[in-house]
Amino acid sequence: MSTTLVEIAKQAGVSRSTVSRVINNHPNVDQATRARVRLVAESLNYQPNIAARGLAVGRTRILGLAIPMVVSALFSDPYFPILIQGITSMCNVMDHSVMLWLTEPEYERRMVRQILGGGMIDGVIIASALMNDPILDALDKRGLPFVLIGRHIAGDSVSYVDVDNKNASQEMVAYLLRLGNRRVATITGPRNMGAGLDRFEGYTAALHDRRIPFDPDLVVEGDFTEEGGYRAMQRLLPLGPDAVFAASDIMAVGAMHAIHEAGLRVPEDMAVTGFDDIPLAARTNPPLTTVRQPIQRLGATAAETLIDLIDHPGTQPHRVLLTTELIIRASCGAALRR
Amino acid sequence: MSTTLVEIAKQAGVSRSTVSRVINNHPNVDQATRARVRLVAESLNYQPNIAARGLAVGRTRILGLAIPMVVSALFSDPYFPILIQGITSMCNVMDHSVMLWLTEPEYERRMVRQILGGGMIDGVIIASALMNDPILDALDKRGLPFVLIGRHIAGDSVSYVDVDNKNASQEMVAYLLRLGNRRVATITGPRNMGAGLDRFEGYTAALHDRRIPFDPDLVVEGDFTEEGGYRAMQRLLPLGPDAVFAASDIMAVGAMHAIHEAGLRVPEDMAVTGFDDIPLAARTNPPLTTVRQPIQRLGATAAETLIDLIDHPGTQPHRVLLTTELIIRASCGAALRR
DNA sequence: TGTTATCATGGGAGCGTTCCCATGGCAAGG
DNA sequence: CCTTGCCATGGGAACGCTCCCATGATAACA
Repeated sequence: MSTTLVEIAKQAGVSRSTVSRVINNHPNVDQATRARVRLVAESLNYQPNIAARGLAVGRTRILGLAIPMVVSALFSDPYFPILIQGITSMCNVMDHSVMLWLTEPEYERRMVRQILGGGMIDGVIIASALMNDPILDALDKRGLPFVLIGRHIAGDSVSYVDVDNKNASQEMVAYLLRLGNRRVATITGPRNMGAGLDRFEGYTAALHDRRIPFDPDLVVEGDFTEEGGYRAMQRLLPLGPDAVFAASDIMAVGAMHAIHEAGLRVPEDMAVTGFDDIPLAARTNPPLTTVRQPIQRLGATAAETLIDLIDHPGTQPHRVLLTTELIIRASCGAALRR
Repeated sequence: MSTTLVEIAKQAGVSRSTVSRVINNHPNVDQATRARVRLVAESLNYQPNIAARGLAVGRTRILGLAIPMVVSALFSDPYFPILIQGITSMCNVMDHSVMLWLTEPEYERRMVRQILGGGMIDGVIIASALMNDPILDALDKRGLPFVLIGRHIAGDSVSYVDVDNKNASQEMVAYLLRLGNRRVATITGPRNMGAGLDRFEGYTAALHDRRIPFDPDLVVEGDFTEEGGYRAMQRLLPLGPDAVFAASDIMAVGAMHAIHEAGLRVPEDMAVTGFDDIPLAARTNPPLTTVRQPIQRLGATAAETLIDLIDHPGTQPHRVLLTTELIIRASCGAALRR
């Protein structure tokens, strides 16, 4: 099995404590001793036992990452993989590890207990929590540090990392209006998710700015899947919008399918814009105008924030908004105007 | 913080040991005592400390999952999310947890040590290991149970779960040939990955079966990304193939872009087939003929196999091949023949 | 009724760490 | 030369749990 501290100690001719000091870079160890211990540890390929250390010190350097499986978009949208990559990347830098939970409803109870009670993780990142997710209360009561990815309705008391969804959407829709579109429809995300809600609010705000009456028929709720975007667009087509703002690229792709299937052209007959700027967005036909959000940085920042929260307990909740960028491509018809 | 065994013991008026017996469902505990302890534990929301248990019993019920980040396809291909979902799903059923490592080259050394030495995980699933991945030797030497997803060249000594890539590809290409195509090209995966190699071998085997001479010019190596498929197809187009077998759906999508861009039609001018049957495959234009592999079951089986290996140390390596299914859609021109 | 087996329960030891305190050596200062 | 204090080092205790053995009570049997 694994080598232990005592083994190293024996071979280096020192005590357990001294080895521990060397491993943890404590001062007050003789240079020669330090070198000798290092050598032995290296040669035996020593690696401290995380469980034991965790027990002793009450800190495991493991972060939990919980992704609600109700987000069925997990499969079709590269959002989550990129997010995960950002998180693990930062964890590597900060010398932490990641424990992953995809919370299926039927195991939710068990998982919540495990996450909260196991004493295995120092804190947890919750990706795309629903507004009313019961885990949030439990987390709060338990005192376990946590960070949300995506704003929460109880915004002030919890830490979260998000992009400025409302503002970005508002800009996107304002841009569509400036291009001369009159009937701008939207395919929203689920309204019980922060991103879904905020992007929708950006849409209404943009209309309001221009004194354009809000038409509820031009709003269809999607679910962040391509299929959902496709079906939503089918419902919108008979109403004759001249532009549609989809709350995610993958839904925009679905919408474009529906539009093409109806024999219409993008952007000549219908401008389409998305949100996320996933890699695919640059390669659709026509390429998709969208909002770029720094997904990877979002994950990295969440991890960084959580670690900071763990290191400094009792500080104020951290609220971070990352900026987005409008990516103008052909699908919105910007080129046609020239 | 978290409640401990002793706390429960105190409140229930029994000893630490008895509580432990109740929690672990050992026999030889009085019914009444058992009930009383259960009640107290429930009311205090007790959850055993995994680190402590792991220390004591030498088993954490945590599985490691390592995905090499060199697989850049992680971002565009839903393969990994679905795989992960299969793994976590089975872990839920089997009451295990998952620790995730996306192994970036620059942290490889640290990670390998952590995975091997930490004593934190009972075993590890390696997804899409490269043929010569150094971690495999280390794993073997260390004696930590592990399961590969994707066949390894040292096939007999290690456990793996895979689909029968060679056979499936052979069938797919044989089908293309039966449809009357004469110059069938292929876009392979990286040749240092099992899936890349096996699917290519299936291609050559199918040609061989039909006594069709192998033309190395009709083989271009891709990297399992859409971009890679696109570029590979651009290189193939001047050679005038009448069909192309891409080793993944996402590369097939890229290839179709290149074909359309060149003003050719699928399947009239060029038959295209993929591999994986990702959700997108049914919704491309035209819908993609492909090989369905049970990605989720692949992950679930890997987890199940690993847990079995952990439970019964010293048994033979497990080698599992899951079956695939040919999904005939429009992109191969099957309909044209009627 | 005496002997033995069975069962419910308690307490010690140990898993591999870290932290704290004790110890002894040695240099600095008076 | 003696005191003070720093520094390198060692060992005990604790983290929360499981396992093993001991104990006493009760049941089973002769």
